[in-house]
Amino acid sequence: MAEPIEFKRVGEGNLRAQVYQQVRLTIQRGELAPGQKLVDVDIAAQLGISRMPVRDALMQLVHEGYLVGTTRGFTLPTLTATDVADIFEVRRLLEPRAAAHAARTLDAAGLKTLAAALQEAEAAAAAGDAALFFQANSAFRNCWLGAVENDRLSQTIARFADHVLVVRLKTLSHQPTQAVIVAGMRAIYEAFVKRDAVAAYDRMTHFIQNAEERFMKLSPPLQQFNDEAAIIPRQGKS
Amino acid sequence: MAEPIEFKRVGEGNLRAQVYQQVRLTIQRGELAPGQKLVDVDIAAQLGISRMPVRDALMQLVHEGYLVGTTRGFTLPTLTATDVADIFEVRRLLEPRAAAHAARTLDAAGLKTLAAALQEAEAAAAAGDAALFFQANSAFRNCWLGAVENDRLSQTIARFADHVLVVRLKTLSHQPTQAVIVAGMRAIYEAFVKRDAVAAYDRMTHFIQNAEERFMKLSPPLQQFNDEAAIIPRQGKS
DNA sequence: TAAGTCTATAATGTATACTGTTTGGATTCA
DNA sequence: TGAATCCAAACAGTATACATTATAGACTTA
Repeated sequence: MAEPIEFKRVGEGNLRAQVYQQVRLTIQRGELAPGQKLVDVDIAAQLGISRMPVRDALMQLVHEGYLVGTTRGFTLPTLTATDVADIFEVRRLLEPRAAAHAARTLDAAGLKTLAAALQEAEAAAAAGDAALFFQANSAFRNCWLGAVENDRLSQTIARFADHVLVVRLKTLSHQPTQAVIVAGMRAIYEAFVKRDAVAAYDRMTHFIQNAEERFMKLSPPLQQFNDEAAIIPRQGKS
Repeated sequence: MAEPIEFKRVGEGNLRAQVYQQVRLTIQRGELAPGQKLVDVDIAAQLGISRMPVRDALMQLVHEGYLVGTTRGFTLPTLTATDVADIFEVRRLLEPRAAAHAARTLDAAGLKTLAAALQEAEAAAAAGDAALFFQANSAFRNCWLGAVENDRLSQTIARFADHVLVVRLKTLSHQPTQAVIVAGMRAIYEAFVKRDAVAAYDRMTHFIQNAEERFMKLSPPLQQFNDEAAIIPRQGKS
């Protein structure tokens, strides 16, 4: 439970935005241990700035569901099986439609990026490199989401996908699951290439269902989590 | 452009939460003029507290899309026709499903509240009282949304519904539109009473489509808005 | 030895002060 | 009289200091 995490400043925007970006990337990359505490004053000291911008950034992440604020530091939320099911339900409703949009709007450059991400995912699955697989997966999703012209739709999806991603770190390390996911990605990619919105919709539906089933099948380890770190989240229903 | 808005403290939680609630309610009730500036130090002075909790609350509202932060105070966002279309698309995807959930989970007390809100809406429509109609409309939605057990789903819906509500203030004052909306509410209510999830799904789909069509039909006034107050929103894509 | 209480500490919540930037108005010059 | 530049005020961003609260650990008592 030491603090191996190193934050560094990225020169863009005001301090709050910089810290926000850094911490969010850290979370998305799965570099945060489940029980790890994020304390504003510590991060501030590390970055050589004051508490306030850090605090603002952390609170923004709380509002967006990436963190929970306890009275004793900010930590990753501990999602219950119900939480994950809820998130998957929303994703089931939104992502197929978004994929259909992307099938129409993706350009050649986007398809190329997707192909690269897909290859990377396949290579990672073959090599058993969970971290790389994880990263390729995110890159793939971010790419097609970027082509969706309805920003509110794509941002909502990105947020919820990120939330489960934190918990799915373990699931995504599972070799058979990786194979299923890669197959799903390829199917979706091919629908994109053909600019077939209907196929994209259907395959994305399938993909999400598969992902959820796979997750639920491997869920018992999740329960341990909840027992071991039963933090009462303070985030108001806001 | 005077400041007729009076904020008062509500005794619950920390200061930030109190301010947040107050300001959000003010927005939801449509008590905020489109060009109105919300300045943290002013509100703080009015409440007899310091800037920081107010600032936190306002920034949270910015993150949630209720406000935009300019370099010169916080104001209501000016939604374009595209923005509204985007929001309606997300609502079309989410609300029917949520209504189906509510049809199963609404209890007697909830149905009673819905009936009251419906009656109020009908009375307001008959009397031509736009403010009351507005309020009854919100009460109706908040009630059935409260019965949805998937909190992320219901909160996402509430947020997006609130966003368009700000712009729809004018639309909702339109008598024929009020009649259409009341009819839709009654149809949905009856599906709830019968605990018919399928009917609730279908009627909600219809309801949203109607609302969107009505809005778009009366949209020209919206364009004026954009011309007159073309504030470049500073909110990062966060 | 175990349980309960109390205290010390760590971390958030709040307040105030200062800085930097932007905008709007006023003044001056052409 | 109009346009351009400069100055002042307003407001967000940041920093630092103080208050509050909850938890963990220790100590006391049964």
